[in-house]
Amino acid sequence: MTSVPSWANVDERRNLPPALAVSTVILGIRPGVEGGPDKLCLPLVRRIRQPHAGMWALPGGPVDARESLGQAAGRTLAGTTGLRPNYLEQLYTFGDIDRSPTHRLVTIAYFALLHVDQVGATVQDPNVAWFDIDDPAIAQLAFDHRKIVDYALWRLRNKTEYGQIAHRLLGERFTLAALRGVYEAILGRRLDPANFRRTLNSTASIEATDEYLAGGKHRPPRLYRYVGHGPDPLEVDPLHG
Amino acid sequence: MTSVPSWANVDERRNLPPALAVSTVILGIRPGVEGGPDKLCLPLVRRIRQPHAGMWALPGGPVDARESLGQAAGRTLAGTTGLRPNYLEQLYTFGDIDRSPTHRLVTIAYFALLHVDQVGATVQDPNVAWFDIDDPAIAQLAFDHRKIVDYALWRLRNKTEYGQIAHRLLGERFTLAALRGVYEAILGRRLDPANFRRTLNSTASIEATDEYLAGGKHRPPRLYRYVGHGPDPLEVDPLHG
DNA sequence: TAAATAGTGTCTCTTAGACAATATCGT
DNA sequence: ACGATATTGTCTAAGAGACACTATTTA
Repeated sequence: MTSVPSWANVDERRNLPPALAVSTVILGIRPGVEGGPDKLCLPLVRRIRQPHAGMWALPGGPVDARESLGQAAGRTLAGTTGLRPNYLEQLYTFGDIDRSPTHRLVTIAYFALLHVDQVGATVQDPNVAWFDIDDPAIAQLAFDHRKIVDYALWRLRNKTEYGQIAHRLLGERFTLAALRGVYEAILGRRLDPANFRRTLNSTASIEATDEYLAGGKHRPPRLYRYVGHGPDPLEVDPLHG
Repeated sequence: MTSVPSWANVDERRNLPPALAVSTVILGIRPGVEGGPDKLCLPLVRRIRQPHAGMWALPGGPVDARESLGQAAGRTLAGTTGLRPNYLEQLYTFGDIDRSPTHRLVTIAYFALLHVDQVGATVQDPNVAWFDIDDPAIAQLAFDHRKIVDYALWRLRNKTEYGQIAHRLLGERFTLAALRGVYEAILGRRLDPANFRRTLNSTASIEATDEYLAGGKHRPPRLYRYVGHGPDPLEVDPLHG
């Protein structure tokens, strides 16, 4: 290795075909402390190579010739973080010429959601860490990854009205209060418990169970379950259709 | 050239990195005949090379190393059809392993809208033609392009509620009846003229002008103009942001 | 029984849609 | 005047949100 890496030669770089990679924004929900609101959070990996060595970045990697794009996203995020999301959706493809200082890089961004019980359960590695979505430490990320994160959040907020998203951040069974907490974390504002309940009851994709959650300090809430519809075409892959 | 092309060798193919291309679904509106409803239509190009030679396909081509993805979409659609859309938006990236029978092909699909006066005005070329969206002749297209068209239509239908789309299919000034025709063509159903008018008047992105459209057989309708908001983040590129 | 959350009832306001009625052009 | 479309008015039903109220548990 020389002190001037070969990729610094712009002329050479321009003759290479674009490299193809995937990156994934993995979002989970973290219960609020002391009655505070729940928080959206995500795992990031620290880059150990140039460019942007030392900076936090989205998990990802190159697309192998024998795997689909969604498989590449799932493989690379599992390889770096050890996580197994239950939801994966293609977000957008970023291909501006100068988004990497070293080479022409086209990145297909994905968007994953994790159940609460997986949040924080990443591999033991100092180069993998969780951040709250509003943590100032991640105001800057490698490449244009901050833009990708912001776009994922925008998509998440604009999709909640369709339902089908918030419960992917919870487990199989959940209380309406927990579900409301998820919506509040996503939308960033308080929701009226009464109206929230009525709205979801009319949704028909949420179903009451016979069970109640005991152990709280107060009246035990009923547990609900999600019964899904089909997803929107192409919006969900490859775990679904 | 041999009778067995080199790309038929699967082992060889698997060692190649994915090829990167763009394809664009270009949609326009065609006035209905005899008082019938307006129709959505699109230009297609006939493939002159393998694979799928002779089949109709979306305009597109490979991504050059020195252009952005949106620029590649604009360049390739202009090169094949001669059209200049006023709206271009990234749709989705298709990368299934077997979507091309000959090689691993990753295609970033774009979605463009044309003003009415450009509909039908393509280059003189027997390998370029316009089709109504419900024309049975395009039930089958090359590659997975039919799936891409269907996805573009789905996006268009689910976006009309945001406004800002239908008038990109018309010119600068338009009557409310023309705009209603566009919505009816997209949604595939009749809309009440009175309610449509009221809804748009409250939208504030549609503004009445002082002009009226003369020359009709009946009472001349007022002309309106679109006054845009900012687009949603990343949903619009590269002509905008 | 007090505190806290679960859950219900009711009211208002906005909006989508059905549909009647009026306005204004060309012929 | 007539036909056709433009434009306005009115009514109803459904949904979102504010908010008072009741229910049921633990401490």
